[in-house]
Amino acid sequence: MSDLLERLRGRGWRMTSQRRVVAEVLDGDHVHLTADEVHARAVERLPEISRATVYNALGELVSLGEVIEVSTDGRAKRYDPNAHHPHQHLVCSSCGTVRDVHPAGDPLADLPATERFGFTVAAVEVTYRGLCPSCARASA
Amino acid sequence: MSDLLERLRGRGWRMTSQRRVVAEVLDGDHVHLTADEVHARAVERLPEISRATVYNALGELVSLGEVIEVSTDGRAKRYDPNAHHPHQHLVCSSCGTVRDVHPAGDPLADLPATERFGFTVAAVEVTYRGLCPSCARASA
DNA sequence: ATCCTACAATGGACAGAGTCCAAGTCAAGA
DNA sequence: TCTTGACTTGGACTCTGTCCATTGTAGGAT
Repeated sequence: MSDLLERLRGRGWRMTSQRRVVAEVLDGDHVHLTADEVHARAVERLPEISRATVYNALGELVSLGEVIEVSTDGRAKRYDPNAHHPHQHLVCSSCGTVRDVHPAGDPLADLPATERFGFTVAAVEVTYRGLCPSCARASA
Repeated sequence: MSDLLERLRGRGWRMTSQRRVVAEVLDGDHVHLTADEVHARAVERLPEISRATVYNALGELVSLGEVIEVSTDGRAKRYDPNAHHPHQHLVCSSCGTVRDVHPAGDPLADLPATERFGFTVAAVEVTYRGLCPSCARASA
């Protein structure tokens, strides 16, 4: 799915070596990295890339709708490159691993107008929490 | 609903003036305060209470299951004293206000076993996002 | 191919939220 | 009242993330 770079360029995103590396890191293993993890992987390819640049690039990708920001806990935000396929998240309460999941049903439809208090409801996020297999084994 | 203090004492929670004040702040207006907001209100009643003590007390109340920790965004966690009535949250994307809501349906049941990847799923959080009436008016 | 310039990268200082710890204080049982 | 283990304090520290002045460069214009 490496037309990400094409899409970005087509949208007038000025392509620099730093931005390319950040986009490639996200486009790689389909995991949910924190900003510092993205930075660490970017540094492997472009040793002098700065933290600020990674934060900037991530913020832009989020604004462009190419990446979703996920705050699963009070700790670091994670970046989910799977923005074009609606999905929810399953988070390990112990190690913080995140997996994409596809529940049945439409939670938006489950919120009746009487429970909306005049809000303009735009989106819904569902986060399932539990223990991943390896943490469950470790705590047994 | 001020049997909160009774419940805590009955569970062997050593009652100090600081803990009492924190519990009373949460037991007051039924809003979703950040730790620093709790601290600010606690200081009004007990001027020398420290931030660390408020954090400790909040953490203990969460462990005891009396209060729920809500991380709605990457900012400060909020503390929800309505732990004994299952509910979900409706968050204003602009000002961060949180309201409790009660959607129909059971999202836990919507996650088929094939989408659980061996996790022991224990809980589900649903966060509706949108604009509250006053922010919607301001941005119009 | 070279020049220009607006946009991007840098890195260090700064800020917000939260944790840690050694020393002092106190609730509550004996 | 005494004792003691649990609690509180406040300041230093960590972790995430943001800001900004300076330096560098992508990519259109010539």
